[in-house]
Amino acid sequence: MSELIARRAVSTVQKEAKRDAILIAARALFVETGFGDINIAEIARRAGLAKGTVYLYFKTKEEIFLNLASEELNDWLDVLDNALLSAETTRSIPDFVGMARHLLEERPLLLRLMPPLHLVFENNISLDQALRFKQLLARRTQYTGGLIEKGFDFLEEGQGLDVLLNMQCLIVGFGQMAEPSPVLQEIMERPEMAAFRIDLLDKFEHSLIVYLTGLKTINTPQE
Amino acid sequence: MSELIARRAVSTVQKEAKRDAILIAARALFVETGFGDINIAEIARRAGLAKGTVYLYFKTKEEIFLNLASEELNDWLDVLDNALLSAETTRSIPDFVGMARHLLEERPLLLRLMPPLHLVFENNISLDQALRFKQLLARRTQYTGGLIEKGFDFLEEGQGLDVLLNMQCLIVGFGQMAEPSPVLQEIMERPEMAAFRIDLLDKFEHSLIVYLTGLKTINTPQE
Amino acid sequence: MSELIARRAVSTVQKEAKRDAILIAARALFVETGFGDINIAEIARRAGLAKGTVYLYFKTKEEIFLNLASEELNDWLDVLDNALLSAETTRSIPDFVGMARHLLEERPLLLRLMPPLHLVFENNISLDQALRFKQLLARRTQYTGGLIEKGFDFLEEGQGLDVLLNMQCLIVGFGQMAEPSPVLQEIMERPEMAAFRIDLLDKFEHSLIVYLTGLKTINTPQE
Amino acid sequence: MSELIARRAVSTVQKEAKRDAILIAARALFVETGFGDINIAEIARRAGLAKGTVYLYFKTKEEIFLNLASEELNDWLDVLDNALLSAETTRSIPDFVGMARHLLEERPLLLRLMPPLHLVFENNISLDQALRFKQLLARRTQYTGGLIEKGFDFLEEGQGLDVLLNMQCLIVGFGQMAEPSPVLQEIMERPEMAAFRIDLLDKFEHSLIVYLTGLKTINTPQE
DNA sequence: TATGAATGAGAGTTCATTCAT
DNA sequence: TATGAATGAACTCTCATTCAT
Repeated sequence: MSELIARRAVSTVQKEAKRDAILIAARALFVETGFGDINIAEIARRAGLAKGTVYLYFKTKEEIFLNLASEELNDWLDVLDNALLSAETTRSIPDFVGMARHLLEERPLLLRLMPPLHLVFENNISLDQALRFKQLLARRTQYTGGLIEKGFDFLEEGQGLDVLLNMQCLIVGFGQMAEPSPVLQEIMERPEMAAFRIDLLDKFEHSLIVYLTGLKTINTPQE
Repeated sequence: MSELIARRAVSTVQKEAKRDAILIAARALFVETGFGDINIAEIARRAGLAKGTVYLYFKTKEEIFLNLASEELNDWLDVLDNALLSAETTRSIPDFVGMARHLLEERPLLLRLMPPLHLVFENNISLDQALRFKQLLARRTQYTGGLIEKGFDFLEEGQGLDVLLNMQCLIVGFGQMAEPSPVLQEIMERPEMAAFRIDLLDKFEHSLIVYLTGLKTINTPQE
Repeated sequence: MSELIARRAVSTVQKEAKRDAILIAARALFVETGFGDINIAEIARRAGLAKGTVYLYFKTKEEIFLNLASEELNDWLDVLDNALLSAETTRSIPDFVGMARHLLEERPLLLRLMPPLHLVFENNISLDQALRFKQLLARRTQYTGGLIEKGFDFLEEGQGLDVLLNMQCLIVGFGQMAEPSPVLQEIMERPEMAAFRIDLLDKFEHSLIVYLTGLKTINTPQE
Repeated sequence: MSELIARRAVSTVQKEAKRDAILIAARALFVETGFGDINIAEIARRAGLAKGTVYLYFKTKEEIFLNLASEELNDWLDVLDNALLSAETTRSIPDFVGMARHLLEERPLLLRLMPPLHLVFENNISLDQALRFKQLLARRTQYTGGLIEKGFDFLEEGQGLDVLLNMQCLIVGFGQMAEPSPVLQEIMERPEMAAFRIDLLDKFEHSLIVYLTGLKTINTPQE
């Protein structure tokens, strides 16, 4: 009989199951609180494993969240690629941005995992994991950047990638401002802070439209 | 005449001097390593003080670095304001961006303190400190945003602030990508990663030009 | 114009006033909480003095409370002496014990200061203070013991002092059991603990009667 | 055969052994110095463990010593119970007191642990530990009190427990007077202090005899 | 593989006491 | 004398990580 999670993961399938259980537990905890408030013991408990077992699958706490972020990023790039591929003709800027916004809107976890990605998760990980993550991401980013480039006739060589990196920058940069720490939360409620209360998706949408419009203007020769 | 740091800081001036001594020690350590590798005991040793003394001036490690970042930010806004005020006429986009780039170029510490500012330093600080920091920053940002707005005739109401926030977003977002962790450093040296080696200032300059150009295009009615 | 407490205590009178202010502050705080929860800064604040000033009058925190206990003890011995002296004839055991109980009942602070006296306050004090305290107490105890001895015709040489020491033992021993720590307080409320809820004064009264009766029995020859 | 303490205490037995190792270390240190001079780091070092490991077994320093005192108390009550049970007939007061004295004489540590028990050890412990300790002690005290009651025909209902509590009071009360702090030690050597040099066991024995004699007298109706 | 006991570093904190002013 | 800044030694507590079993 197949059981949900085997006590000893002999086969690759069983190993994957445990690995997933850890990621699922970490994800659930991250949704509830944040990286800093999560400890490995809790992840292990949630995953139905011992603390030490977690370390058989992930070398550090950061690696767990790097993988989580990686999953989310890949998933996002998947749907982004599909959307870009399915569009037969050249897109309009608002269409593209609206689509990108929509895909992010559906992935609140990605939005929360991106800001700490470089600053926190990419510290304290093994070379192995770092390499795997970075190379995969590089390949995908390059590919998706290419698709974006094809989607807009005003984009020049390499600018598709620029656009994608800019999108990441917006998510990371405005994401941090949009999610204040507990102490700041109440400060941000004050009326004088109204102008600094940032809605990440609005900012993302607006800034991306402006950025793409700027690129179009610069690249389009005026006679 | 300035005097050496008093053994006992009795006057307000002397207390400020001691406070500064702590910040200077923290700054020096931050230049050498990074936030994560620094502990309060080490800062105290550097500043020639006991750990408990540091605690009289700052409640947490984060508060120290928040104040450091605040100093750098204020200093940057100072020179930015001056530059904006001294320009008699409307600026060109490249002039403004070049100036902004130059002012950042002179402040490498600011560039390293900005990315962790919201994510790290703003956690674990007292409400008091958070309030002081945020309110000052809000006021200054609003003011500087106003100056930017006046500098460009194509900017509409409130867009000066948008520009400034966008600048911050670029510093934070690209700053994180530009400064890889030790493990990633060698990975980023590989040839296949060339496209992802980010020079913060180049990115900042280019993106800001594009963004401002976009704003100008959008705001300028075509007859 | 005479002021309440002079800023600089030049005369002996002024010094005494400051000393008293410290003791009064310590007493008030002790009534509210307990030795462990009191810190010198708080005593100083209450007394309207700086922390360092407190140390001009008392070498350690324990010395303050030793003096407080000493005051209370001396006061108690004063009234005890008076009561013993005013009784013209030999007392009955219940009369004496009732009187002693009554005098304690009026001095709740003494009852709370006695248990920690030897264990806590007599540590960490200067030889000077220790000597002064012990010698005074020895003299007084010897004297009061003598008065007790005269009050009961069945007491033999030296047994008046024994009785007095026994009274102290009862206050200290049962006093500790009668005043449980915060954690224990709720435990002691449980029904199964009823037999162990100690009323110090009842215990004192009963045990002292039994003890004196025992002495009388032993000392009285049966023909 | 008994085995050495395991590097890793996996079984319950091994855990008990490690727990004991900590208590043994604490006991040794207590014999050498006193509660105040002992810190958890030192106990850990003595037990050959890391500080954190001690923390796995005991939450606070007070808990360690509460358990030490509990062990000693239980051990004493064990032998007391046995002695009371083995006596076929009603005891004489001097026999009982002599026996009790003897059992205390063999337990110098108990005599030193009792005075700070309520005042010091019962602070800063978890509710859990407090409950366990108090309930066990209550049960045992009630039981031993009952045995004492049966041992003397003159004791009335509930007075066995009174006797036992009185014994504890004597140990605590005179114990504190018998063990002066270092500063007081030399003071107590002075000739004028001779009358106040207390030998705990002598005091215990004498007072207990007097107390029991008193109870007997009071309870025995004179025709 | 899996476990969870053990580690150990360090953060935060408190506070009695000292001492420069 | 009076002040309160500075000290520095603890202590509690947490937790990622290691490693014996």
